[in-house]
Amino acid sequence: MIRSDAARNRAKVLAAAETVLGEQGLTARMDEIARRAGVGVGTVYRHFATKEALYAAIVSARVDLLLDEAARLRVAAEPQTGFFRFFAQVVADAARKKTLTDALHSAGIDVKAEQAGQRAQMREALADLLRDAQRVGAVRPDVDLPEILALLRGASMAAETGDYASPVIDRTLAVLFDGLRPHALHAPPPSA
Amino acid sequence: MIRSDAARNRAKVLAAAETVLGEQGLTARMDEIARRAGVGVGTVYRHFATKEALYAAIVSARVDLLLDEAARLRVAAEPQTGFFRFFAQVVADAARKKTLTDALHSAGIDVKAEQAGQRAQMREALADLLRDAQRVGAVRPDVDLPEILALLRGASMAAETGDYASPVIDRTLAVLFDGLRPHALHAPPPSA
Amino acid sequence: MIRSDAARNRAKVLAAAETVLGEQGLTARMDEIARRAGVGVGTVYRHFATKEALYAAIVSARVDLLLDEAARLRVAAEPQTGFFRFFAQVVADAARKKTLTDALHSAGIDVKAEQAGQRAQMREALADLLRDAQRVGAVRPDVDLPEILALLRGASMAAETGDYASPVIDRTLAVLFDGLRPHALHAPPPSA
Amino acid sequence: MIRSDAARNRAKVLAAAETVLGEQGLTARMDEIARRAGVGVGTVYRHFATKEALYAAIVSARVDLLLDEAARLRVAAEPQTGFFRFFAQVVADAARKKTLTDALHSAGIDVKAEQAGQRAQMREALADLLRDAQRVGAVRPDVDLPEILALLRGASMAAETGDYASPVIDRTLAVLFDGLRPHALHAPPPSA
DNA sequence: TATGAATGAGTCTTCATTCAT
DNA sequence: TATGAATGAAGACTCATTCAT
Repeated sequence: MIRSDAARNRAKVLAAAETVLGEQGLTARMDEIARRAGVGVGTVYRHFATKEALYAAIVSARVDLLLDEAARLRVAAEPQTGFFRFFAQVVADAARKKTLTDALHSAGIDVKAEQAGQRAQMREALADLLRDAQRVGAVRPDVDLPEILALLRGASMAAETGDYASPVIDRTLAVLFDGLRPHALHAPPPSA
Repeated sequence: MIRSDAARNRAKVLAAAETVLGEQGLTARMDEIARRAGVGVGTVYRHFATKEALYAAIVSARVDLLLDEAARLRVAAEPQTGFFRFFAQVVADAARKKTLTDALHSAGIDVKAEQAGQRAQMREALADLLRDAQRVGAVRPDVDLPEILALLRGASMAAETGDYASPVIDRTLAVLFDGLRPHALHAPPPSA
Repeated sequence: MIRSDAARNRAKVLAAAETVLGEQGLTARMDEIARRAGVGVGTVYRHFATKEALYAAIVSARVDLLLDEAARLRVAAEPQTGFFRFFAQVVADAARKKTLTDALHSAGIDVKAEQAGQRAQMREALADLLRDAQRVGAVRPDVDLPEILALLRGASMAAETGDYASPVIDRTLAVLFDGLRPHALHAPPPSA
Repeated sequence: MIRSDAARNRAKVLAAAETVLGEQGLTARMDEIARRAGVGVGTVYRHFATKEALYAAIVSARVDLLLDEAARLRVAAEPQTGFFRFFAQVVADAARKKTLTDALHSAGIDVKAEQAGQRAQMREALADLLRDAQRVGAVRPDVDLPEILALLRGASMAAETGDYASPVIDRTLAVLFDGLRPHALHAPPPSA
């Protein structure tokens, strides 16, 4: 077996792991992942030194995809919509993949160097899209990155762990986005 | 400490479990919980037949507290504020206790009868507060319970698993609440 | 509570233990025995220092009863029938009580002093009955105590652990007893 | 020792378990069995999912051997002796292996499908040998399978749990066999 | 390089026994 | 003296990881 076979195996394992983790959560066994990938456990370990590394790789791959998407949107989309489309994208991805992004965190798995880098990149990408949107008045000027991150994490986690129908997610995001838009009167409701 | 202190022991175990689970997540060991409670493992098992049952009891107790709070607010608070105050309360509780409410779900722990009942009660309490708030125009009329639940879950999970400073949580909720309030310029404006 | 109450409790525990052991075997729990006796575990331990001691007491009581019966038969019954009636009695008792006499042995429970004494008494009683029967020609003269003990143990254990209908036990004993009776031709069967 | 030696490991475990169970009874620990087999506990569990399954496998293997022997005797031995030789064989095996056949039963371990099948085969094999022996007049015609089974079980259990010298077992079986042979003076003589 | 059998530390859970009330 | 809550050692079983083939 030559290099390309090895790469193919790596991909199979990654895909199987993503599926199995989505189904069974963090407790999924390495044997099961190997079985689904159609390889032996040994092969899983050849590509990912530990279970934790396998998880990290999955998350990392996903984040890379999202970062690409963010870069693409910044160029291709209007500043008014880029931010919102990216936000929705992340949530949709969470709902689809159910990769337990934060379960990793809650399970006490340490964020390693690479992840820290990605985390920073993600913040930056989001900050860029947010700044663009605020510049053109699509997002109220008084919100800052921390709130955005909290909202994005919350929405993603809910989508990931819940079992919401697509329209519910849409309506939920609609509310969220409305909260982010600028309008005349905030704190005190109209008729109060 | 015997006989009449059995109840005290149960409480000690419950408290220790809440703490330990908050710190170490679902993987916390029963021995550790026992040690922190200052009792033997056997005592933990005398009160909670199973690790799962212990988790369930923690969640159950917390939900009961929240349900009480909901009932109290419905009577004591203005319809304009009751809903929002309850929402904030739940999130604050999640941030403080970190009891992994949803981690239970993601770990595949089945929701038992009692929990199903509580779940229904929680929906009802929230529906009541929401209806009150919508009646007096404090919440836009076009949002429904499913979205509310999704937003509440998302916000709670973020607060639970994240490490946000109090002001960040406040600002995040402010955005969320703004999204829930009625104002002139919503996606499809009323008169359009 | 005065002495007689204590005695009553001891009897209740003994009876309950006999029942529970018959139903659940050696693995029966002390709590269950206490529950059936209508007392607390502590009371069981007041009368029997260990689980083993409780077992020993049950066996001991039974053996005492059998020894009484042996003595009675030696006086009241004909020498021809005394031995056989006693043998049948022991087996019937085993079938009825299912007290796991030998399971104790197989579980590695040591035979203590008292038991050793009873064992000796049982051997002696059986030897007496056997001698009487052999003297009057009811039992073939070439069998000795060891074989008798082996046969008795085997028959008792089968009765104890099996689920034989009464007629099966009768027919089984009939065969056994025929083997013990003297007749003209032994080893080589008639038509051989 | 891998891959092709997996079968060898299974055999080692089986052998060790037979020994250890013979020595320590049902309470023997899985760790001890593993240690004696020279493998890790995990290996024991790889081959036998459960302690119970391990017991079942031991018993099953032994019964298979006995069934082979029964088949062999039916062909190779005279009808007069086949039945008796098989009976003696079973008892000797019990005395040698001390595998606690019936202790399993008394421990409340359920007889599974496979075992039920073997049980039926054993009955059949015994019935065949008995019928042969009765046809040629080597066994009295008025005994039936249930009695035979009870006698065989009793003798095996006594041999298994007791500590009888070989001559005692021989003399015990001699008595038993005499009881099974036809002779003039049985309880109700034919012509009475 | 791939395989999967082997390993054994780690964990939940049970239950005989103790002891404060 | 009776009670039953508390104890914690013991044991069955799991599963991430290793390594001989």
